[in-house]
Amino acid sequence: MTYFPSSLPGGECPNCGFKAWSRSANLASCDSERLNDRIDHRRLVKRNQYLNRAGSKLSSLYVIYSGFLKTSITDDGGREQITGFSMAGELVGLDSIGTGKHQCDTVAIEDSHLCEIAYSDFARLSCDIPSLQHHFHRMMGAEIARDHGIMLLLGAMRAEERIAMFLLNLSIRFSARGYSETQFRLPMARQDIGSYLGMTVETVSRTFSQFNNLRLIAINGRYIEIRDLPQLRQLIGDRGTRDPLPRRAGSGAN
Amino acid sequence: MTYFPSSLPGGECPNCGFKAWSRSANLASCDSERLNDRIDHRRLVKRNQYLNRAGSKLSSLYVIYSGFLKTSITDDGGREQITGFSMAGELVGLDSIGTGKHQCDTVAIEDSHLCEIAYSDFARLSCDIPSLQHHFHRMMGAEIARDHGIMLLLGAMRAEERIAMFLLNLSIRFSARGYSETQFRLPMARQDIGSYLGMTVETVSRTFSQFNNLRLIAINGRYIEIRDLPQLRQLIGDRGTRDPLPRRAGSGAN
DNA sequence: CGCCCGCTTGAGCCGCTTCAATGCTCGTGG
DNA sequence: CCACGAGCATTGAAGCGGCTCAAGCGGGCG
Repeated sequence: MTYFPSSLPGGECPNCGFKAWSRSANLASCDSERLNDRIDHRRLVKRNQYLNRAGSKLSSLYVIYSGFLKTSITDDGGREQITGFSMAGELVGLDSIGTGKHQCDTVAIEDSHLCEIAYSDFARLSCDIPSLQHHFHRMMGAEIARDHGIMLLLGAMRAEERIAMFLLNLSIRFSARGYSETQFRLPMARQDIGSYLGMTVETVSRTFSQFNNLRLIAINGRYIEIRDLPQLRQLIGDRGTRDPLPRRAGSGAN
Repeated sequence: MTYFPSSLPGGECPNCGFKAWSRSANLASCDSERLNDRIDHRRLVKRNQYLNRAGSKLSSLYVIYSGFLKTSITDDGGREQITGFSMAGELVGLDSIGTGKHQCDTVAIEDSHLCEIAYSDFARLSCDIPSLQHHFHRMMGAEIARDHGIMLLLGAMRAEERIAMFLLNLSIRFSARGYSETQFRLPMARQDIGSYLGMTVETVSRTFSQFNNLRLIAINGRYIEIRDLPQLRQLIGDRGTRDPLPRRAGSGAN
């Protein structure tokens, strides 16, 4: 598979994140230019570096040009829950719109290039440009819908189903970006996958091994090949064959 | 405790949901009037009646004037996850903004009065009235932040902590509406609580009983009194006393 | 009044966590 | 160039928390 270029050219990126993003918003070209003028195309975040910290003030929105980020919340007791992984083309920072303060930590899990726009500029523009505003609403709505899906996963699925969903979700997103839908690299640590899916590292690892033995996948460290996409899909919600009752809730010990 | 009036007066509600809602948006009174003109103040939904069905087209947004609703998603396999309970003053229908189609079923768990505004009207108005738009964004952002909190609950908390969070959350919301923060009625079935919190009815019931025996609460059917608010708060994230390690992930069997 | 449904409680089991040990990869320095 | 250590991943063994199955109870509604 191919990778994004590791560095950006001088003044402007050839395929700026916001540009691509605003293409899908169907902006008129003059509006697209106005948006483009306000964007800083060169923000670089290195691996393990924080983009946003929980509690800090919302200042900018970002579209990822290349790389991978994780977003997490931590409660008073120190428990961490990863709420999502973001990849190229995706918008980061929406959780802070409500309060004006970031609710989440956002950290790069690989060196990442971002396109940045000041939230104040964005808000002003979106007042002027209805289709931009509409697209923005779509993004917010999509985030809500996505979160609901994860709530279903966390509240009602067993370990194998969670892993299957996780892999299929990545497959779809890679595929949508022109990469292979069956072979890719998992950029995040097992620990992070576990936090995201509400299970321990060990269970993540064991489930991967199990899928590997069943020839559903071939996994080698962070490189993975999905060998039986249909079966993997069937595994979700296919609780009829192995278990006649719809499953609910948690899991084993805690 | 007091209850909302069970019927609405003729043409307009004295304390319309949207009116209260727009008050917190700091609208100019003329703008508030423009909003008010577009609102149907008389929508009634009876217990167990659907307000929205997953897959149906988004047509209106609602602010609850009185009553209680639940919102849930169901996957292909028939698994249901309740994603939230909504009470007076809260906005319903945000999950559909992204796609224009409802992702969730919304059902009244008691007879409820709603104030309705056509989404198209709302969208038009919010273009004209920046503070309305801003408030709308705040609501969307708040929903995202709320969902992240539930993801933390579902992904990283044990049964007792989930129940404690659930009760404290209700306590805060009732309190914010002028009701007692320690005595209230749970309008939803145990089953629904279980679905929302990612656990079975039995575990919900057992945890209530356990809290009851510990004198943390006094529970009788759907009537509950919180007898030790501070202790209940401590129970969350106070995993240091009884368990030296930060807990992660699922739970018992599945 | 009687039925149905929602809630509670008990007993046993299972899946996931916990604890522990080993292997692997990569970056660092001798 | 290789030795070494740190962090990540895998695997095994044992325990426990919440699920499953089952039975009993109470209250609301027809």
